[in-house]
Amino acid sequence: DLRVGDIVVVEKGEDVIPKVVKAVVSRRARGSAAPKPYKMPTRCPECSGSLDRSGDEVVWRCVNASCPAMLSRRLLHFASRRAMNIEGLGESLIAQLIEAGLARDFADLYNLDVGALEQLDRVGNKSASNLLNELQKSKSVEVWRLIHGLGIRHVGEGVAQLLAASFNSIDALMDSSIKELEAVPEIGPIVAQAVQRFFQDRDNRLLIQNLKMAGLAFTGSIGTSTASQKLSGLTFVITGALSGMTRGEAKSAIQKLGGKVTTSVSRKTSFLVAGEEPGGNADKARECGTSILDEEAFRKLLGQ
DNA sequence: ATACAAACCCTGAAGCTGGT
DNA sequence: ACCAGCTTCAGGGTTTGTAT
Repeated sequence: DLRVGDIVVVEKGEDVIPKVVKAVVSRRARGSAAPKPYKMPTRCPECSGSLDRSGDEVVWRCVNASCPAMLSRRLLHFASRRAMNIEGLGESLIAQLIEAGLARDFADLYNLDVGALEQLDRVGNKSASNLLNELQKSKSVEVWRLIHGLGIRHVGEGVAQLLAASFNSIDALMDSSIKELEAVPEIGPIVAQAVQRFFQDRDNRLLIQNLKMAGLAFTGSIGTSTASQKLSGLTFVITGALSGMTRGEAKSAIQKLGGKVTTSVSRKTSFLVAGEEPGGNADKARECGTSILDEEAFRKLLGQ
């Protein structure tokens, strides 16, 4: 039986049974009486594939490689701003591309053309050419974005950057041993195993091959910039909205100067950069005695 | 007007590290 | 070997911006 708090997901996110889980979540949000238990499915309702639960996790995953629900979430993640940064490729467009058989994996995206795109709902000439332009741009993004976009378990933005910085090429990463992976700081046995498993899979290796053929550059390392490293050793957390820049821009500005950016305040945090309407991190910062910078002070620190 | 996508915050789960 | 503290990952909800 599925109860409140139980989560049923496929790779990188989406619920295998979105409707049921959403119902559970909204009941919890409304704080209403005890929800009635739902029957736990034994097959993925989207594709009837097998479900897998590893270890003690209350998390089930569809293990069917061609499950459309999984494919949809993987494509969405691949295109997202923090991965390949393909603007304009969202949920509904992806659903249509899968439906039309135009996107069976990441590499297929690079074979799209204006004609095919214009056949889709709510896609005109403008959005079609915008998207093609974005896809073209994404061919030369930094390697870590691709590593992140692949959707390997436990490999998000941060770990992808570590991996890109530690291995010279995607080929070196693909052929790395568990030992080599664990030698990277902050990577332990579980993450190392997830990475190795992914790259040992035949289909995944083929996918990388296809992406290379589609014209992805796989170059541009994380950027050991020649700029000064004056923030080296300092840890920042950004909260609230900044007026002159997005949080992403603020983050990369800090990283360029050798600083580290994390998401929650602890005693190890050097500075909290607080914009408009800061969240709970601001309270935590006062508690921990962390120095708080407003946007103006932050810009001064950056030397802007 | 409507549909879709982006940006943002918050939060829970789980992995990693270092101290005991 | 175990635990505490810290960090990352990733989902949910809301608000804002843009194309049809």
